[in-house]
Amino acid sequence: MKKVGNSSCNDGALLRMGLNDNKAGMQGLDKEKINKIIMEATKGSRFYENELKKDQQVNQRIEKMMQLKEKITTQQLLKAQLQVDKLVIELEQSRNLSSTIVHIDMDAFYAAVEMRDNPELKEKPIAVGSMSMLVREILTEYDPNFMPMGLDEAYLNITEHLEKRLNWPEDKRRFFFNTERTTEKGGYSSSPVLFEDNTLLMDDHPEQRDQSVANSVVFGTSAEEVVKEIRFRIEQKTQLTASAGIAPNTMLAKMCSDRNKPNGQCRVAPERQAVLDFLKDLPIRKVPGIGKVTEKMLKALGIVTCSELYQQRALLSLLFSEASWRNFLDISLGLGSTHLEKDGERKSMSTERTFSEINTAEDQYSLCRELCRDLAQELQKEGLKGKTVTLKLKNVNFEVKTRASTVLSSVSTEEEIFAVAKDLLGTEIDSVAPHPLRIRLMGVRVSGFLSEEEKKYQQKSITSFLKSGKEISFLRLHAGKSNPECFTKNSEASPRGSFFDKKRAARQLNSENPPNETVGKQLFHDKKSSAHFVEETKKVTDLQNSNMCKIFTCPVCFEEQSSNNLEELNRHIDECLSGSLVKDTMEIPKNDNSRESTLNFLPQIKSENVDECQNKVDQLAGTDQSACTSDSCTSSSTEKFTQIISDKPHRERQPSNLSDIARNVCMKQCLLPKRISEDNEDLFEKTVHTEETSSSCFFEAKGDSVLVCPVCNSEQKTNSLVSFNKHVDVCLNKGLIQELTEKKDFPKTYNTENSNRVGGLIRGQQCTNPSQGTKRSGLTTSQSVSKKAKSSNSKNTIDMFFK
DNA sequence: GCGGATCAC
DNA sequence: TATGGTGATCCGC
Repeated sequence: MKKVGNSSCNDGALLRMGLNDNKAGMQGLDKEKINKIIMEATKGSRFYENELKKDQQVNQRIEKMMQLKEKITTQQLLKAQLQVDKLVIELEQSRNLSSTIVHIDMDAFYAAVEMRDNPELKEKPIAVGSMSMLVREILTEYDPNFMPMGLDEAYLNITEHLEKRLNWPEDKRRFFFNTERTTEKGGYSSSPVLFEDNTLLMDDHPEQRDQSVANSVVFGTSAEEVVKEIRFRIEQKTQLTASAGIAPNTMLAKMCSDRNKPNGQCRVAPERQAVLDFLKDLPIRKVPGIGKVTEKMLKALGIVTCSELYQQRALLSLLFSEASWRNFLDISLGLGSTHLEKDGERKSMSTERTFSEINTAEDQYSLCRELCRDLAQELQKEGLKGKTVTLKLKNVNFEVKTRASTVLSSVSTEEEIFAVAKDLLGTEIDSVAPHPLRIRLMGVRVSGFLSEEEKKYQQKSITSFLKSGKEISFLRLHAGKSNPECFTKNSEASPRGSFFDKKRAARQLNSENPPNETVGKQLFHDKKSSAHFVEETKKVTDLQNSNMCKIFTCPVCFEEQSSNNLEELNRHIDECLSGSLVKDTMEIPKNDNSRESTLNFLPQIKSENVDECQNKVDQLAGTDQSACTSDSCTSSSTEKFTQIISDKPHRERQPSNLSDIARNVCMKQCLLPKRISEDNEDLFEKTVHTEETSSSCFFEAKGDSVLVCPVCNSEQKTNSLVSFNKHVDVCLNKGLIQELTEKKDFPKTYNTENSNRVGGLIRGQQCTNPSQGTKRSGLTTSQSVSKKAKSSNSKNTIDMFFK
């Protein structure tokens, strides 16, 4: 009785694997083939091992349950019996047999569609679609509120239809065979048997087929007839057969539709005894909601059929949770929903993808962003914003992990979702460091949607304003863990790279691993920086984001400064600025305060400009300032920002209208407008081109409007800060090139140099992970990954073939 | 609220 | 044979 743990299962697995090895060895294949086979076997076993593991977990649950069962006394059981039976009486009293529920189930839907869609049949005019299409076209006539369940199933409540139908004349219940299809297109001559009782019409009067009446069928008024009619019409419409169940509630209807599959129907009469008879020997596994695990657990208790479920009701009430045993009781009594509840509001939305192993943080972050992008798109289609972001990961051993984070303000855009997801991902990457995180699936989910009521209170935020067409990237403060901004970015906005971007990218090539870093970490860094570098040189990025790490990176020497001491940081930066590296190539604009010059070089907004900028943006966005509430999150992160980049004495900050965005990222991040790309030029001009210039305009525009490039020292004949910035960037790039070439071969083109340096690393990467060979372009969407998975599948197929 | 797990389709 | 993607729910913590 107690022998639940199943060791023979494990033996079986080992046997299987051993056999594979034997096979491989005996065929004397060359090394490559053997390796492939081993790979396959390992892959298979990983999955299988995980299945075994899960199975063992279930066994443990069963073990626990059985131990609990052993402790149950007769007394307890009797008491439970009394209580449960009291409930049974109540349930019986509330039993409702007055509804007629129909469950329609398309037979072998996918296979059938595929068959039907094969080239040979392709020319046929067939309306294929989901149940919701048959909604519209057929099912609504029987129940305007019918409930589609996926593509191939639907519930209908035909109670009302039956009443009306009683008075219908025959003509209203007459339906015609679709002869058009068979005659006009010629191909579809052999009409399949539609249902059991149509032989009379089909066989006895073939000569009258073309006459309309003979070419039709009249259905009766009973529930069975209605369902036959529905199935008839579905088949005429789609050429696909359907099975159906008729019963007083949804659960019974569903189980019933399964009984005469395929192309059949079945009814449970609306009588208590009929219901109980139907259930008597029905395996519990047939019950919707009882899956593999529950089946196994109940089987351990000797419960296989629904009547046994009823017999053991007292015991079950002691072993399972209230919700569970109550459900069991409903099942065993044949009780279920007698009306079709309208689909409630969606509770979550997610997207996930399976792929061949991805083990570099770089790829993982960019995949994560891609998922966020896809998800954001879908969310916005439905106008949904959620407060909880969940990251799902499945490692190469098929172990699934979910990590969730709930933020104070709801998220819906790619940036907002990614801001949360990337942290979750970063934590997971860090948690296995120095080993790489080896995953085969990643998913992102958003849940905790705002109710309609809550949506009303959503103030029009800078986010929505910007999202309406003018996307600006923002600076972020985030914890000093793996920094996704170092290698992922919003690839759609592709602005040009600034000096700092490129400088950082270049620096990363040589950087940053202390000698004691492990091999794994080293690998990771190399990859991230190499790939990053490639992208950096091509597009403008949001890399400045990463300047806001708690681990502060000096924008001049690009060394990480872990100190939070502002004085120290600024001193360091000043030293750098006055040092050799920069002073040779550029003139530092001097203000009355050297600190100010430091700030001017940061690709960030000066703290005192934040509100100014923000106000202007808000004004443009028509933001209701009064609706803006002070938010501790906002102000605290803003304070951090202030402390890091400015030595201004801390002042009490007015609650600014950063509110929405800042709340979105909650305490972890602070979002501020960053350097604005050309794409946003007009916005830029409107919002920041003022006498109090933001440092997002790289260098200050002087009052006299004469712009002098601090690099080449020449006057620039432009009033546009954007144009000016372009020029400065170009100048700075020259400096970078010089540095990269170690001041040799200055004329050497940037790209050439670049590709030389990156090439080796990329090759190294490909060596490590061949599947990563083709890089996604920024615009590539899910398909690319799907393709990846597919190609690996086809590889497997080929391997199988060679086996 | 989080994370693992189960289930359906 | 190996094992997808999306959404919901439950349970224990």
